[in-house]
Amino acid sequence: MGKPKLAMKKIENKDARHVAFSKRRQGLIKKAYEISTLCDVDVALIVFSSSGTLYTFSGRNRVEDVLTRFVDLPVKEQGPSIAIHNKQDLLATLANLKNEELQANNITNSEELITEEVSKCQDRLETMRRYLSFFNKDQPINSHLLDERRNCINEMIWRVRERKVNL
Amino acid sequence: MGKPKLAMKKIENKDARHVAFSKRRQGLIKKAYEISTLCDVDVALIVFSSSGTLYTFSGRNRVEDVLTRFVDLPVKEQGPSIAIHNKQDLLATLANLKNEELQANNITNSEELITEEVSKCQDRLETMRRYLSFFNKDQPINSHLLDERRNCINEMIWRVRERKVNL
DNA sequence: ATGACTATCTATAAGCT
DNA sequence: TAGCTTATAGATAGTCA
Repeated sequence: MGKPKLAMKKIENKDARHVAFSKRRQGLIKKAYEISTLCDVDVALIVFSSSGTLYTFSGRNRVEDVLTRFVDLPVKEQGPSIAIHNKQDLLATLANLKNEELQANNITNSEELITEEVSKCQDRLETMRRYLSFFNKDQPINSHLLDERRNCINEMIWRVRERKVNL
Repeated sequence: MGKPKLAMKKIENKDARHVAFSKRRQGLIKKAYEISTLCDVDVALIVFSSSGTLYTFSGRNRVEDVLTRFVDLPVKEQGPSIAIHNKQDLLATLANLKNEELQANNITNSEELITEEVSKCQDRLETMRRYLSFFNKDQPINSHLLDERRNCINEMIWRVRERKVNL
């Protein structure tokens, strides 16, 4: 009875898996509701059951609004100043910027322009980092990152063991 | 001490709200990870912090794939209060997101795909970094990177803890 | 599937450092 | 700013109806 510790892997028994899905889906949506209410943030949650049934939740705004916000973030950018998809675009944008600088007589305006652009790029950098860290999480990745991560994990395992011994 | 019952409304104290967001975000992502693993289902979770920072999670498949699956559903099945109005835009953008990875090479398996994606994102990151440093050599990129690394480590710590509990 | 029950496990608000 | 601890509220696996 009660709740034994559950191994974090797919529940093989079909019935048990479906019951768990039903319960945990409710719990997950409740948690999503709570964080969006308590912390006043946008949340969109999409869950497909194994049979393909869709369950969604969003707080504050509708799901599609949050998705649009998400989709717009990494690639599209409203406003004429930037549209960076790859190096070539970036270089072109950079060249345009420099031209604008050279053509402009008013230094202050150029600085404002650059400041704004830098700010936008920083936002994208942050998004990229999140995106990268997401893919780094559970997926096979290139060997350099793998090595770095393995070292990190080994170090922590060592520390946890040490701590465990201390207890 | 302990945990008094919390009113289900926006936490007015800013610091407390941010702390709650940070904690609950981790908890929510963990729950999403658990249901996707235990029940073997597609989950996509998108959270925007109040400052606009994006956090995402998805199990099994990538966020874009789950979103595409969602957007591509017949309107009837998208749920009661949901209707994608700019479906074409969303699909096109999601396809672009995917094509960016597929374009470069003939990618056949998911491992290659992910490796390619990571490498591409890293490429962009590096370009962005250079771009930023070109305009602004003293940007606090290091502290941002530190933050990212800390997040990564925190994530691994709870996994190691979980693993420790299993032993 | 859906709904209690209940024993445990988990999440987390405050407090503390 | 940030962790770490602690005590309690909340989530849930197994079970039965």
